[in-house]
This record gives sequence, C-alpha cells and structure tokens, in this order.
Amino acid sequence: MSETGDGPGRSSGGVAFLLAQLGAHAAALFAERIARLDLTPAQAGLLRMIAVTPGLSQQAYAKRLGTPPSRFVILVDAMQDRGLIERRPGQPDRRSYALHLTEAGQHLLRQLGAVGKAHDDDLCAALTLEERVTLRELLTRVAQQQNLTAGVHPGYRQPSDT
Amino acid sequence: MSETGDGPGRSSGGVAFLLAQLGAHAAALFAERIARLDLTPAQAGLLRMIAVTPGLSQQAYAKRLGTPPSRFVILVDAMQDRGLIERRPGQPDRRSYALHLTEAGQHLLRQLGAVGKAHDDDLCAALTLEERVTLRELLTRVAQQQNLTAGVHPGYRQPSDT
DNA sequence: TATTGTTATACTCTATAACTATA
DNA sequence: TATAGTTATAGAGTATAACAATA
Repeated sequence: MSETGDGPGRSSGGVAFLLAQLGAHAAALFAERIARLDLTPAQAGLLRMIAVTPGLSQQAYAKRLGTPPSRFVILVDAMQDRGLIERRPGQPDRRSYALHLTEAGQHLLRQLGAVGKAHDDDLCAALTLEERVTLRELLTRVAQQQNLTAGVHPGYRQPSDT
Repeated sequence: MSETGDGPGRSSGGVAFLLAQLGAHAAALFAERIARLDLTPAQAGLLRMIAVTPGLSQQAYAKRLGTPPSRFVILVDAMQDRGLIERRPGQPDRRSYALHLTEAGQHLLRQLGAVGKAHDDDLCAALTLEERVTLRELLTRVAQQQNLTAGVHPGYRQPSDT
C-alpha cells in the first residue's frame, strides 16, 4: 500500500519480492504434497535427475545438484533402502557406482509427475489458460537470461540472522 | 527438453518449478546485494516492517515475521547495537518495548530501497517494460489467490533430506 | 496467575575433513 | 599419488523450554 516511487511496475512489492515470496510458497506446498509419497524435495529432485540422465556416477549427480558428496551418500542410501534406485558396479572403474531407477522408482516417478501437475494447477488457479501460458513464457525468459540451468534449482540457502 | 505430456503451458518445467527456482535465485541475489550494506534478509525485513508500522511491541513484530521470540531478541540486539533501531519503554505496560527506527535506520532504509530497485531491474533485464508490468500483475493475482499477505514472506524453510 | 522479554539448552542440519579401496 | 565413495566430527542455525520482571 505505501511504497516509494513507482518505477516500472512497482507499488506493492516489485517483481523480485513477489518471486521470492511465491517461490517459497510453491516450494513449501510442493514439499507438503510429496510428503504423502514419502518423498523429500531432494529425493524427488534426484529421482527426476536420474530418470532424465541415468547411469552417471554419484559425484556427477552430486555436482549437478550442488550437494557435497557426504550429504549425497545418505540421500542415495535412503532411496536405495526403499528400493527406488540401485547402485550398479562401475565399468570399468570399480571405485564408482552407476545409479539407475528400479521398477518401483519409475512407478513412483510417474506418480510424482501427476502430483507435480496438480500442484501446478492449484498454484495457477487464479489465471486463465492463456495467462498461464504467458506467465510461463515470461518466467522462462527471465530464467534463461539469469543463466539458470533448466531442470534443477539449488536447495534454498538459509539467510542467516546474527 | 524431455518432459511428460504438455498440459497448459508445460514442457520444460511448469510454472511452480520456475517460481521455486527463480524465487531462490532472487532471494540469494538479494542477500548478496544487501550484504554490502551489512544487512541480512531478516534485518532488512524488520527494518521495512518497523518503517511501515512503527511502535509495536517485540512480540507483535515477531508474530508477523513468524519468528520465535528467542530468535527475535538477538535480531533486535544486533540492530540496536548498530544504532539502527531503538527500544523505547512501553506505555503504559513497562514489560514491553516499542520499536522505532533511528535516524541512521531511516537513512539505511532509503539505501535499501535503492538496492531493491536495482535488484528488481537486474532481475527483469530480459523483459520489456510492458512485459514487466504484465508479469507483476500476473504474479500479484496468483499471490492474492494463494492468500499470501503482501509485505512479508516467511524465511525459507529448509526441506530436510533424511 | 498470565504475559513480555530474555537466557539456556538441546536438537537438526550442513559442510569439512579424515579414511578405504581402487586406480 | 590421485580419485570415488564413505564415515566421523565439528560448527552453524533453529526452536523449546526454563527464567525474571511486570501486570
């Protein structure tokens, strides 16, 4: 209601603020939804990443996700224990493992896709179909110009307080 | 590049994913910028909140920010030590303090406004002025429909891994 | 007895770095 | 000697709950 001067499209927030606010909201809502599939956002991200590019080494995935190897191991452990992914012995380098989805993992991935679609629909409930296409197009352009690689986004960093 | 079916405006990400990705990016970039003013996102948020609605009690602000009182105290301490805000004895309830910006705090707030504007401009570099207005309008509608109170957004929750 | 602000404590999450096994 | 994966440890950040002063 009471902001500074009106630049291009300001007055009640600014695009950056709206993006941060809606981004946090979307992420929180998504986490809530996939919790019903017993998945965390990180697990869902890895599931999708392996589906898109299977057979890489753990380090390769960890690097793409921006996760340190130590953190990545427990992520893989949990998903392997649940039978969602498997570690196949590396060829020819026996130090490394190649990660692949199991049958169960592929099944869960399909469920995840449905959940993601519903999530998207809910979030865009305020928009017409045309507006929604427009929004997606604008956001895509911004993301590209900002050099954000499609497919993965970094886990939210916690802004410190002290 | 390779996604499931194309619903309304899908194919390379979906609106929700783009929002989460761009939101995290915008927040990280903003944190970086205001670090030059020696401010954390939480501090910047409080500064603005006090500017908009001065004289409330600590609990009132803490509640609005969704921060537990214990966390809020150290936030206020740091900003008071820097001379940005002051605690005035509560009237008539002497248990509470009323928070206000100091002269220095108001000065920093103006700088913060300039930084925020630059941040917004950078983020929207890919868009024309018209497109930027459109984007802001669409995001505002979505935010309203999702019941997000304008002015503050919750500190990003960390999605757990294990 | 309830409430404001504060301090103390315990817990979660994360990354750095030591370790092993292959190369 | 260097690298993939793993484990151990320490640090930061968070919230819960005990505490003192005022109502």
